[in-house]
Amino acid sequence: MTAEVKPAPLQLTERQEARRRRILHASARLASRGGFDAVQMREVAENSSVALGTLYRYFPSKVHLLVATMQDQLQHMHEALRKRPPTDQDAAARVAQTLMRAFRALQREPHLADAMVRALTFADRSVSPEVDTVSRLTTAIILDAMGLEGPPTPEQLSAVRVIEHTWHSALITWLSGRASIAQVKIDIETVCRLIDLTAPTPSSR
Amino acid sequence: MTAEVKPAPLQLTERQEARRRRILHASARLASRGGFDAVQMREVAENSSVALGTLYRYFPSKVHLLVATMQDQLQHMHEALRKRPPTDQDAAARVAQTLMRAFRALQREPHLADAMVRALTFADRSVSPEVDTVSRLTTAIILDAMGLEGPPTPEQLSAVRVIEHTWHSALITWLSGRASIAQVKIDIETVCRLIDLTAPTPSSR
DNA sequence: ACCCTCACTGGAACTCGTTCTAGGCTAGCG
DNA sequence: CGCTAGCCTAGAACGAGTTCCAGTGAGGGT
Repeated sequence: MTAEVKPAPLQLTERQEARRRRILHASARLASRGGFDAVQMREVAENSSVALGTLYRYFPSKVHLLVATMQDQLQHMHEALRKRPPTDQDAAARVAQTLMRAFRALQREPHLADAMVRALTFADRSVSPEVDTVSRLTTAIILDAMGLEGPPTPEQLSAVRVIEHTWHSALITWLSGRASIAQVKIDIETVCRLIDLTAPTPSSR
Repeated sequence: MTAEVKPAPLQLTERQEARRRRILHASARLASRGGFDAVQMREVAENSSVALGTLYRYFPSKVHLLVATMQDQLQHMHEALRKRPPTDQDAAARVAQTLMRAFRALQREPHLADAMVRALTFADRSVSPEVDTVSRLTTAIILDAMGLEGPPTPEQLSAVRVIEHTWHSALITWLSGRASIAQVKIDIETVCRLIDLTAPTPSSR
């Protein structure tokens, strides 16, 4: 009945690591073409030279696969952003700048963005751990941009969560054509004001 | 000509209106039981004594159906909220209070909430008009809670959008078990500070 | 060398959203 | 009345995600 799903080998062999990469690559490529719908499990399997069953051993569902794809992409983005950190004086401005930069990166592959974000918000409890990882990555990016010295206060963490919420949701409204880029920009800037509000760093502590 | 999709009869007969109600009712009932997955089109059709094809004539997809269900529920909630408007002195607090009240209402039927919200964020362009309606309803609720006198400024509208983003996204994280209610409350309260921040009201600042 | 385990393969099978078809019913109109 | 348009019904059919199964092969332990 309740099949005890293998907890996925913690240590992958080289061949397995290669398979995993091929799968993620195929997933991203298909997603770039036609978004969520274009990522068809059979096709991902074929394109990565892996049997369908194997694909499901690596990623137990399409949503898992796409969320993992997002993790992958976020890693890259995080590194790219690290290399050219925002320069603005103001923390809020730095965060807004960073997010808009990320936004423009996603704009270049709107279908891929669509697939990943849709998967992310469609994910149910069974994907929580993976979604959480994505969330932590996003948090890390924002905290980096804030460039604060000490550890963030609970207040700041809440502000960061709100910014993340806004970021995801704004992305969705843009992807589904219900908001313009200008509007997204304004909303991002609006929400980033919370940073100044929760951290007038210069004197306290 | 191009795709000849019936634009849905603008004026429904009484029997048709009754059918529509039955469908929405069945949809909500099934959703309350088991969330998104439990809303199966065949079953909705059976439970509302309507042929599958007819169901699809009324709601062209499962997502359309669930978004319409959400419209319906939001209407009710809006009315309920109107009857007992929040009392707090502070606009931000009133909005936070209202949203938490709505939140607790959704808590009572977490599966239903899950189904509706998942549908909402999963919706693609073809559902934009309906999603937009839901968005407008939510906006109306928030603006009501703000209780402002004149028309809202663009700044305020942006703040309201951000609050909506946060609301949806926080709801999702709670539904997928990645955030506690306490956390949602904090985040809602955090984002509501934007209201005071953008308000041209004759108070401080 | 031999065997055993276990991941991988190819493909069938099942579910559920969605579409399509053929026929029946109703309402309005001559 | 009888006719014509639509709307509705029952049910088959199709597509994509997911599961299952029998067989194969390669690495590790003996």
